[in-house]
This record gives sequence, C-alpha cells and structure tokens, in this order.
Amino acid sequence: MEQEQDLDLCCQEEQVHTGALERVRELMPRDETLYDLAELFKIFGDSTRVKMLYALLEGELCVCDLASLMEVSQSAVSHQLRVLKASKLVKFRREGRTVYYSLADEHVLSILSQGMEHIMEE
Amino acid sequence: MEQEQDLDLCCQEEQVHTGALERVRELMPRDETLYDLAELFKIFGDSTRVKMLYALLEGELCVCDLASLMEVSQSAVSHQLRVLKASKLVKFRREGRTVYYSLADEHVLSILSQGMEHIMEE
DNA sequence: TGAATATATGAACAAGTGCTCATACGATAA
DNA sequence: TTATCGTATGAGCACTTGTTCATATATTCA
Repeated sequence: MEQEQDLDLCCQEEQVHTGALERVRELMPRDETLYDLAELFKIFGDSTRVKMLYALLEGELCVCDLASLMEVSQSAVSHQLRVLKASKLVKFRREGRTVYYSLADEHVLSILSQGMEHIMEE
Repeated sequence: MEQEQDLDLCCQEEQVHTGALERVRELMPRDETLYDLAELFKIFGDSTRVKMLYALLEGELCVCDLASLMEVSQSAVSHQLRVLKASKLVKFRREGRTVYYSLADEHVLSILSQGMEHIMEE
C-alpha cells in the first residue's frame, strides 16, 4: 500500500508531472512488448553476433565460413547461430553435411543501419 | 601457425567459399566499429532502459517520474540514466533540485521502431 | 547554519551470459 | 558397416550486469 502510493506520487509534494505521467502510461506499449523488445536488442548487443549478422548481409555462409571470419571456435559460432535462429534473425538450409545460414528478413539491415548511424556521428 | 591455417581454410577441402569470404572481409566494418555497435545495442537490451527510453519519447521527465513509471527504485533509475548518458542517448537539464531527462536525438526513436517492427510481425 | 528534498554513487551480491571442452548427431563416402 | 567431415549441444566456468542498500552530493528553504 505505502509502496504503491510512493510510486504514484511524484517527488512527494510536486504533483506537477502527474498529467505527463498519465499520458505516458497510456501511450507506452505493454510491459510484455517492451520486454520482448529488450530481448531482441540483447541479441544485437554482442560483438560476435553483430559481426555474424554483418557478414550475412553479403549473402549466405556456412558455419565454417562464419567461424573463420569471427576468429572464434566453430562451437561458439554454432551456439550463437542457435540464438539468432531462436530470434528469427537468420534462417538456414542444409546441403549435404554443410548448413548455410542467411538473414531471415530485411529488418536486420534496418536495425544495424540505425545503430551505425548513431555511433558514427561525432 | 596451424590455427591460422585452419581459420583461413574453409571446411578443409572445400575452398568453394573463399571468394565469398574475401568479399565479406573487405566490406565488413572495422572490428572496433562492430564492437561499439554491439555496445550501443547492449544499452537497448534491458527492459528497464527500453521502458525509460519509450517513456522519454513523450517528452522530458524527472528521475522521480521515471522511477514511478518503471516501478523500480530511484537508485536503480539513476544508475541506468548514467548508462544512457554515457551512450549519449539522453540529455538532461537541472531545474532547482530536480533533473529533467530527455532523448538526445531522433535515432532512439528510429532504433526502437525498427526493433518493434521485427517483433510485431507474426 | 541546519533540515529537507532530489539525485548520484560505491559496494556487494544474485542472476545471466558467452566461451571452451568434450561429445553427440547427421550426412557422405569407402 | 566404419571412417570422416560439418555441425549441434550439454556441462562447467570466468566474467559481466542490474539490482539493493547505505551513503554522499547538491539545491532549496527556514
């Protein structure tokens, strides 16, 4: 009870922002959605995975190709591909004993590009 | 030596993809850039921070407002704001003892939107 | 000055993450 | 079948991360 009150009151005496708070509360996506969104960005938040996604922008590559590019073990790449698959960021096709991975859709490029723009300025 | 060879050779006998690999190597951003990019996405990869950024899309809010919205402690919000500041995703202005935070630029919206598009389909 | 309020920060800890190592699986060829 | 190659997976571990708690800093007001 007390906690809930503390959460609703802003800075105890100043109710100045309660209007803004209500508006924000209405416009914000559901908690579950925001959680999923964070989960997605978490995937992009690892340099090995970002590197893999960038490599796949040029076209499909097999696990061994990726391992070579990343300069990490085949096992590590395989583990990360599993993560990327689970998030539907990559898809794959099997050809003999080789498995080729490629980007699942064009959102990957969009997201990478927007991020790149931010870090590039200044 | 042997390791380096293993890294350059793809799947031992199949040199089929070496052409593709060289092309990818040329077109890929520098390792340092990819690392910075991952660091940026790491910021978005936490539900508390994503929620904070979404809230700030509507306009500036003080620390206490944000704590109220996030339903976490003021201390936690303050720690996260520090992270967001360091990445130049938010800026702030002081008014008396209150500090108002707002988004640093429009890239935040772009990045959030692209991510949202991805999780929304299917 | 001293009290109160808003925010910031350091330490500590539980939970999560990405790697390596060993091994298993799946497909091909002898 | 057996051997080999490409890939996948489970266990274990070092490292990171986000929170809480306590406290410090900064601003206002009496």
